[in-house]
Amino acid sequence: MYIQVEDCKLFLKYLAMKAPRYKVVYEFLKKNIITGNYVEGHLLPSENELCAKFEVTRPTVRQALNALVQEKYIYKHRGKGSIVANQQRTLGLLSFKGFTEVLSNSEQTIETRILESKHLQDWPEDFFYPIPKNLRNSGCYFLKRLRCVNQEPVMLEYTWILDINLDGFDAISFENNSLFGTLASKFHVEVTSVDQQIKAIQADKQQAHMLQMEEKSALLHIYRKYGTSRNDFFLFSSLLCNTSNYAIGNVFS
Amino acid sequence: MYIQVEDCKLFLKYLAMKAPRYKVVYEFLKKNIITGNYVEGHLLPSENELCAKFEVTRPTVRQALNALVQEKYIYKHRGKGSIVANQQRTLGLLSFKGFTEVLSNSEQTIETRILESKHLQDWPEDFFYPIPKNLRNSGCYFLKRLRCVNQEPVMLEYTWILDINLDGFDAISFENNSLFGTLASKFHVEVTSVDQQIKAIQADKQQAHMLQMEEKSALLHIYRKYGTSRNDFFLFSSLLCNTSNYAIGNVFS
DNA sequence: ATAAGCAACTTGTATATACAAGTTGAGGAT
DNA sequence: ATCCTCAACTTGTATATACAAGTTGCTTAT
Repeated sequence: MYIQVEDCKLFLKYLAMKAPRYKVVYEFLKKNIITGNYVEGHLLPSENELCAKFEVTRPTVRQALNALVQEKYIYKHRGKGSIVANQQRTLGLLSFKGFTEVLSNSEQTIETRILESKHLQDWPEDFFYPIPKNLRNSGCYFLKRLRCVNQEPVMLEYTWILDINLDGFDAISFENNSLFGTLASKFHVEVTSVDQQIKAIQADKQQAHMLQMEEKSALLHIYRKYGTSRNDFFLFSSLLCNTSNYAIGNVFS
Repeated sequence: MYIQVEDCKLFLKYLAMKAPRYKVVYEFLKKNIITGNYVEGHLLPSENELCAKFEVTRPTVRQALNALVQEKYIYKHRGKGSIVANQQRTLGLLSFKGFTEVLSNSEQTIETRILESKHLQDWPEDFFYPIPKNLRNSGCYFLKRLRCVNQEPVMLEYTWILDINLDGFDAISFENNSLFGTLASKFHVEVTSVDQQIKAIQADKQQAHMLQMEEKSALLHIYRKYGTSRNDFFLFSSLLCNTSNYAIGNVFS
């Protein structure tokens, strides 16, 4: 029932980066859950064992574990320990992580097709989120992608990125990289929040064609405003999901 | 910008109940956010101020604040403070709270119509969530409700409650009370988690009729398993939402 | 008038210690 | 063989202290 801790390479990697210690522990544990080293339903090492292993105090370990609890990787049981939760086999898009990051953890074959490369344009007239006048003048970058799981188109994604003249932003294409990941690594901008609304709509002719379903089929429409670590920088997205074979789901506790 | 702390009655109430101190702080702050004493977009008292006010240490205050952050009542900004988040004008059902509790905070007129009163039955054969054999024999209570906002039917809700012979459970009707609230107050059972999946489906004849929409219109179908403070007690629900006028939404950060 | 520096404040991270409540398994009694 | 007790373990709650990083407003220099 007790699983041996393996592979400290990630541990050392993050130490070198001077990450907060609780994040080192968190990433290590998360990685081992995702790779299957920690088996669903089984106990993680106890808090005290992790303290000894990572040479940190218990509140630090607890902060790491609480982050895993929040993301539903584990649940805790007083007196027993921390147990690896069952992993969901869904797109899990109710969290604010971008599509690439969520699915990079899954065993499914994913593909992103760029339907319209990032280009500068005006804000749409009837935009789903009110754009203040002062931001409207800046224009926005627009990006249109089709997301496929196991060669099946499951999501049409429209993305609007406020244009705030980030150095070098014009030259980034996002063809091979995650939008959120690129913002973080190249521009040091983290996506920190999402405000989202969900509706069920009927697929119009174009949407049905792109998602290979019948016209007027039911689509999940998720529209989002992402906040970032910069107060002057927002992104918006409109996601149209074919949920015939892939539900959208998560766990709250 | 700085809001005065008011009304310590709730504070004293929970102290009398010997609740964990962080929960006292949490409930106090939450209540004041919900009632509007702490205004959206404005700062809460700082952590140190709250420490002085409640005579607790900072980690205790932080635990309360972190719970509020998790539930999106506030967000935190290093150097600035804790800010009351914008409250959503939607059904907000992506959290695990029951319908009654969510909407009790809103200005809209809500109504629940009981379509089928709670009654004991067998588990459905094709249930959306696998019911283990040993639980199957217990049977379940079934409840069917129609939720209306401003007289408009917006949600069909089917609820299945595992029958574990809770004393007095038979006699409870839920006609005028929240299911979750009743479980908490009468049976000391808290709903602690939800595992949910969302799809878009086409309304069949019955669903369309109940929700006053055209057959084959797009419906949001949310199906959930609720975990509770008792390891042997679960509830399930299937929600069919007409999102024409009321989106489902929330904020993550 | 504007910019820079800095003190006082804010939240974020971390160590250290202590006690409470729940779990588990071993040992002893029946 | 079964049941009870209890020690050793688990996580939950809390205090106390310290330093780091970001924010804000005031003061001083240009």
